[in-house]
Amino acid sequence: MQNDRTGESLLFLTDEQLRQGIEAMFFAYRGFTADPDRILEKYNYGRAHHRAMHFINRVPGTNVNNLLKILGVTKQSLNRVLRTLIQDELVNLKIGTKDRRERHLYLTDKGKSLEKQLSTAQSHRMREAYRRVGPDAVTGFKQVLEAMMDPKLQVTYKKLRSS
Amino acid sequence: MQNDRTGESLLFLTDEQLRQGIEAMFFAYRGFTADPDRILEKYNYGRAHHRAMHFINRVPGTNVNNLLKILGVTKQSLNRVLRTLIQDELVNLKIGTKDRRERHLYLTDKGKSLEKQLSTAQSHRMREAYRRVGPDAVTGFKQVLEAMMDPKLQVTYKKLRSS
DNA sequence: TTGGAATGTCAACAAGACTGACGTAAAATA
DNA sequence: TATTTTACGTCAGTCTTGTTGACATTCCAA
Repeated sequence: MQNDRTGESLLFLTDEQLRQGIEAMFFAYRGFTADPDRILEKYNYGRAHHRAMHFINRVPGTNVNNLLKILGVTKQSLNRVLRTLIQDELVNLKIGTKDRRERHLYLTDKGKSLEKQLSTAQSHRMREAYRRVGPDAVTGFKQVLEAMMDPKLQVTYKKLRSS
Repeated sequence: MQNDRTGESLLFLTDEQLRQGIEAMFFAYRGFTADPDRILEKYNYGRAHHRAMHFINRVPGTNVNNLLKILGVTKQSLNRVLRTLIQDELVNLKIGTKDRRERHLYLTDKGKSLEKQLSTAQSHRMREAYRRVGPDAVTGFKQVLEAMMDPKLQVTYKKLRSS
């Protein structure tokens, strides 16, 4: 049994298979971002704004540090994005009640509306892909992606799932 | 049968499922690029250099226009990258014999060596992920990714596979 | 022989990442 | 209470990688 498993793996993990996976990731990621990108352009925002809004929506009331860990960028980089989102009234800041150093982030109604627009566009492509390939393939898809993450991000990912 | 399929889909394609997919793509892509990025940094190259080298290795002798289509950037952007790769003797230019306007691109031995280093690092993570989840999951993984691509890139992807 | 295609290059610009340094307020701790 | 640490913001400067626009060269093909 163990031997069968190993043999099977050796057979199926060819360089060609791996290279295909690499290229599939590359091309698919382009598709993954294409639809939101088109919408963002109209509002003069970029992917960075989208990512921030996505996770503020996902974890309402998150503080800045937590968001930084999720996004994996520097505070200077995030700050530039947050500043415009707050100016444009897509994001709201609330000073923490327990710890008043903390800023808690929320989407405003306007922010929720744009986030919805973006996630709808992005989900639409994913929904179509899921529909075409069926539930089993989707399970495999998520399993591989999860296994490819850095361990810390895998934890972050799982936490988001259970929230 | 058709109804079962539909019901199944409606049940499993929840917003939560879709959002998980989006986040999985985001986090996994970070892992996907992390290892090559670390190597590239040592040589003062970026992801753009890696991508160019990957596809020149994959399609030896490709002309610039073809590479542009695959990479989806402007010629000015690609040119900047190619210039440094040629200067550093990682890539070779050969003027086309049939059409002398065309430049055909090849990796030098030095280029092949770096490309190997990068793809080994990137493949290693993917191999581990594949091994952990098994062949069926990998099949699903690729099916979903392929279904997420823009139609034109899907064609490009398939062409690369059969080359 | 001339139009258009393939390619290269110059200049200017923008997004989005980075580092480093510094400031302020508030909480934690010695 | 005094000091240190934490959370956050900001200024300044740099880098990569993308963009547009303009222009030159080469050379195939009608």
